[in-house]
Amino acid sequence: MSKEADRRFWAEKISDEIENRKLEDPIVIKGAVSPSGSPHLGHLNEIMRGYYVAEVLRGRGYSVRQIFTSDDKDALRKIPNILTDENWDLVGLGDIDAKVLGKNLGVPYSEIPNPFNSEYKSYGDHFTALLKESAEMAGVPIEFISTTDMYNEGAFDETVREALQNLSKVREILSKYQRNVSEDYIPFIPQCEKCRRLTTGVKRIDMELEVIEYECEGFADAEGSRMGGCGHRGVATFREGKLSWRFEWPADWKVLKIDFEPFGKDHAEGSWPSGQEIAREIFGIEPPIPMVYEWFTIGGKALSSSKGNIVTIRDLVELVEPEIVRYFFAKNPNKQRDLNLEKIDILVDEFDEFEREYYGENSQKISPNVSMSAYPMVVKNTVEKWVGEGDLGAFKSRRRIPYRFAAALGMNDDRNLQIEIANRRKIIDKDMEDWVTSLAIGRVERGRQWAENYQNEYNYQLSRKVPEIEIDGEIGRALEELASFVEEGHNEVEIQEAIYEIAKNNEIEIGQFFEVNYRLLFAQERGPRLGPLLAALDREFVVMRLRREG
RNA sequence: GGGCUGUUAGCUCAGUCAGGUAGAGCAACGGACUCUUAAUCCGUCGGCCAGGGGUUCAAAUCCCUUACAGCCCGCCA
Repeated sequence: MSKEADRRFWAEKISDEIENRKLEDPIVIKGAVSPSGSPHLGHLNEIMRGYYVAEVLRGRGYSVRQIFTSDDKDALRKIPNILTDENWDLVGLGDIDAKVLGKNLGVPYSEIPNPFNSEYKSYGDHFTALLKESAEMAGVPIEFISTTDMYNEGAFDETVREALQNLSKVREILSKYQRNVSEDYIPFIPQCEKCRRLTTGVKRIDMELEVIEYECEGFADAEGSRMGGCGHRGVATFREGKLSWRFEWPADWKVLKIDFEPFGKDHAEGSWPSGQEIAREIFGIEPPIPMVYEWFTIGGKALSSSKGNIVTIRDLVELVEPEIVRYFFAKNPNKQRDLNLEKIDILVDEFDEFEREYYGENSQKISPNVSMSAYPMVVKNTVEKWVGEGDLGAFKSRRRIPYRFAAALGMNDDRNLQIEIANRRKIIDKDMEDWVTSLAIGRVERGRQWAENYQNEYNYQLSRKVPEIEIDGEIGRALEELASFVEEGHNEVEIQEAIYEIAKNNEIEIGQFFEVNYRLLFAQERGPRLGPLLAALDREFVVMRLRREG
């Protein structure tokens, strides 16, 4: 078999592994994030990576349940500098009631009052809602579960019991993976009934009554400094507190019967190896099939909610179609990728090529097996939206306006004019079905947003007023000739030719003449191809502008 | 100090698992379309596949090693 024929979509390979296990129906795939702050594109890995595997398995006839735990029983351990409000706008601590956060360090996210104007009860619920919106924007149906609810419902009772019954084994296993596991290590963190903090200071465990006696001694913040507790002495049930992370994760696998879970590289060498052993030795289950994904960076630095170094899915869907967001997550998870929104046009080009490859419209095949397998999943929702579920044959007639050209088209917000220009350029046809035009033209607004956000060379905007430029005699005459020519009514080819002709006749360098025109229209030195533009724009406007009359 | 992952053209990436003549897009440069102006088409340039060593008839691919980047081995995800 040739090498090329064997290249496969990573989700297919992982699915093979999952399939090779004896599985009960349904196959359960999990992802998780703690709702600690602004959800960003890195978090979407927890949803998208599992999604592709889920879709592959569904395609093979399995029923798959994809779930996502919002780990909202985790404590707030650090106050983020930058947060995201209910409109996905970034806000600083000054814009919200930051005191609420300071007072609640150490308290589970699900119990911290919501400092935003959103409708949710808690800080945790606010960010869980944004995570849900992220999944929706990506078009992934996924079931959300609150870890707090799981504790409250007693879902973890059995695993807490198993962990506390086997303390010596727990300590033995953990010390293989962590240094300084103390002799009195307890894998359970009680929540102080008085100050509501997850705290240390366990005094006694009563396995008969299934309670933990504690004296609230405080907790460690994100920097590892100890924060004092309130000193309250109390008793916690197995539901009033939580397993420490290294045990909660494998407990999740048991309680939710997880078969597959993707996780970030931060877990790959820490909690995953210990989690496997804990799953087998303490909870008596086989751990899920793992998959490690690399992190994205921005400018080479890790995405960080607390530092505000983030790109959200909302930022991305402003610039590109949802299928391109999905495409991004279909790429090899092993590679660290830098998210450079200034160069998002390259990603779009890459997607367009990926799409052409699926339909056999490209000349050079790169990795056809990958596009054959991944493309239908990438565009699933898009196809459903425009032509009906699964009708990839009909969707083949879609058109994509090259992204940079779409950005240039955004110079005018008149949709009909955009269509007109794209038409003249033969990117779309007048007799195409409406959806084709809508899908294609939809890119213009996004490209426009891109040009505006990054103030790049595609940021053309027709100047409302006549820019102040000195025009000397020859150029003035040339402009007048051009104005008259346009006024007579000519097509784009004729106008384009006339520009050269007029420049020549007036002994002006052609480059200079173009530049003057662009300055008049955009107050910039360069611009889109002039003939088609002048032909497409409102004739009266063009004539007036060339005469510097308005 | 130990471990995991990555490093392929100026840029963005395929290709590495199962070794078989280094690929694409963009950029650049040249040309075509009566036309330096973001469309389209043709062409050119561009790489010791991070460096070194090994295995092999054959290595981007397997092994060892070095460098660089990120992460883990405290807490937390």
